[in-house]
Amino acid sequence: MSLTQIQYFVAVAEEENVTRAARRLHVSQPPLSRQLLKLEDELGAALFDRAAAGDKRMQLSPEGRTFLEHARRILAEVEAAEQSVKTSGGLRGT
Amino acid sequence: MSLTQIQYFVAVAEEENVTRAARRLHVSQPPLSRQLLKLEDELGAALFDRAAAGDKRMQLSPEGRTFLEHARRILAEVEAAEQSVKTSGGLRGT
DNA sequence: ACGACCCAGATCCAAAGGGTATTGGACCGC
DNA sequence: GCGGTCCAATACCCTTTGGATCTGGGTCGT
Repeated sequence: MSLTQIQYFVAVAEEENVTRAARRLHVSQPPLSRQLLKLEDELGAALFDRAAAGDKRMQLSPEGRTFLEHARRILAEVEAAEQSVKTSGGLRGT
Repeated sequence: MSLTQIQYFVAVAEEENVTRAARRLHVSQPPLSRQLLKLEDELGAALFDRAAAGDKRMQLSPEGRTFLEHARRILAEVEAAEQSVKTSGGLRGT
């Protein structure tokens, strides 16, 4: 699992559409699709409900919904970590 | 910034020694050293106090100490995310 | 002075990650 | 039923990243 995968996942979860999420992330659709599958594989669970025939939306599965909450927390924490260092360290140098 | 870098950083911070941390992580010392430098570069701050001439320990800088707390939270959250999915999804398969 | 220890740099190679092109399935208008 | 459209997944290639080995510079203990 990587931070990139987590970001990708969140974007797709929010857009409910891989292609749109890809645009938002400035990557192309296939890599995004692949990372999603890889993440699901690593976790051993389907994060999306693709089988929803007739509906094109990438809807979150129950596991997906659970994971989404954690994913957001992780990304928030990462950002906090960056900020904390940049704030404390950024004051001194030129 | 990647989860790997964060793990590496935590290990080195705990061991106060790159070589030992490398052994613990089952990687060799140079890659570990590089990732550390890269992380510091990305964050724009020194996480360790290498300048402490005469002292071989990789001691955390003030920024390093701050970052360490966040780093641990991130890793914990990642593990929680994995567990949550595996627990809920792991019941069905084989 | 020599050996032990430690971090960082250089170099090489394998693996990962992204891009384009394409396929396959589902829906829609005709 | 047949093309057109939309979407995700696959195939294939290529660049980039990340790890391993080897080397160098520096400090300490003997």
